[in-house]
Amino acid sequence: MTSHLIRKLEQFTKLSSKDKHVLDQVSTEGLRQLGAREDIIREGERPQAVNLILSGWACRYKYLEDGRRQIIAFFLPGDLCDNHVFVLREMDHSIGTLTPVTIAQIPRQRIEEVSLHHSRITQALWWESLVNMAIQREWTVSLGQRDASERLAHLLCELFLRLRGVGLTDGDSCELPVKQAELADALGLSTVHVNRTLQELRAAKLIVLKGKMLTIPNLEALQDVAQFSPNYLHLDREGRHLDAND
Amino acid sequence: MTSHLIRKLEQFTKLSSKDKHVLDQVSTEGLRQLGAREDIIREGERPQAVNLILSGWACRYKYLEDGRRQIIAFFLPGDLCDNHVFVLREMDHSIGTLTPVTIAQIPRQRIEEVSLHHSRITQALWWESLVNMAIQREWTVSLGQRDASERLAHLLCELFLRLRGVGLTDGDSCELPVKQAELADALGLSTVHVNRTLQELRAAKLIVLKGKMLTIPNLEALQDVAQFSPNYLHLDREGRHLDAND
DNA sequence: TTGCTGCCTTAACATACGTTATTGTCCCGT
DNA sequence: ACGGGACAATAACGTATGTTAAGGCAGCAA
Repeated sequence: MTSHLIRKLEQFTKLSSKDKHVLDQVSTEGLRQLGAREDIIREGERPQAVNLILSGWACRYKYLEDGRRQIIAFFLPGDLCDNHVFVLREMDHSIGTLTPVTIAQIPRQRIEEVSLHHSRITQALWWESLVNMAIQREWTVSLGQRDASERLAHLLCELFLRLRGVGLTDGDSCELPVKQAELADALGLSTVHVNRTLQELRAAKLIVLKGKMLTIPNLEALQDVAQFSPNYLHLDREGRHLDAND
Repeated sequence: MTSHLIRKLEQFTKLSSKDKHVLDQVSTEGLRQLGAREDIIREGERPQAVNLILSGWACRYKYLEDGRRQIIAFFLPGDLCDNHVFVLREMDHSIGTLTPVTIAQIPRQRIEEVSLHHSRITQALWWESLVNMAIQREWTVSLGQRDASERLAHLLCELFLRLRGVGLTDGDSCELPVKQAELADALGLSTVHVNRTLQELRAAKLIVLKGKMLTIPNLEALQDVAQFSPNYLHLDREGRHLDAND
């Protein structure tokens, strides 16, 4: 079940079987199960461990005093919530589930141990951190410059590619287990306008969305309307990383 | 002249004189001077070094194909542009100056050397990375949920506090050496609307802005209109960090 | 079956913000 | 002292998106 994390990291670098074993190990300890719409950790609390999502979807979010909410990031299976957070004294935002979720809570000490002895994993975790930062930056670009349909299309492309990276797509389809209200909170739009925009993408045959199942019949076309360029996901593995002994 | 970086890091932890010496050292090598509105590094290029801003303002930005531009982050004196970028093969965005700038280019090897031998610096650099990520998240919140005046007020609060953290404020004033067009690109607004919104804040006596000089007569009041909470800057230094030998 | 309840859909209307355009002001070079 | 260029300030008008409200459909409990 770490397989998602391993699969993700192997987009960046080849891991030795020892590396994989360590990762498997880490993700069987400290298991925690949550239902849908529960908080994993809340703003103001002290971060104790790094949370690894084994299954289900979660999100980072923040409320303003008057109740407006922004979803700041989506967490998918294989995602780590904030490597090294424990440097900070308290959380400045909350993390909550969107669906039922299983996580592995990796204690600080365990992380330090691993990064001391497994430089390839350390390197790969750096890569995953940097990609997450790039995703956050791209959200800034979307919210600042893209209009509703571009923004929605962009998000769907991002999620699809991230899911494909951990083996959770099936051809041109994947699950999208979130409500329109949650999409709205992530996109900085109203639910009404998210609905309108979904209809628009449907009418243009760019997406098929029935229940929780999303199909993107022509990914290139969807990328085009979003001005989506996958470079920021840094999925190009280089030759220089292929020398692990397996 | 590293003093800005040192001063910033000391908001998080006390540094030994040895630590400070190392940081001073690092920031006198690889100096580079740039004029206003020049690029430090461009999207697509391979990152070679970590850039430390010694003086002047810069920004991270990204253009869409059709010419829209989003400023993703501001860099102030004492800021490091992307510790560990060199894990990635190419830049997914550009970094450019807003004013004349002096930077120190710190080669990869130097960073690794320092973080190997000076754990307190390593720790402090982690803190600075995490704060930068928090700032990026807060921009997501602003762009997604805050209206024009809240957004502008929030940005001004952020910049003022960051400048204060590196000793670049004078009472309730600081420099704001950016054009309204640049504020617009950062805030996801048009220049016309930025202008309107500045007038609004001026009329409400929340800011005084003459030339490149910003004064915030009542920081609390400005924070209130922005729903600004400084917790995300993580400026609360803890007792546990006070044990360095100086 | 019935009737909730949660979510999606659609419509009519309101508004914050964008666009285009003009004028004003300061600074700098000659 | 003059003219040009860059930037700031305003005005008139257009539009993307928000708000409020109502109806529809599926799933679930009794």
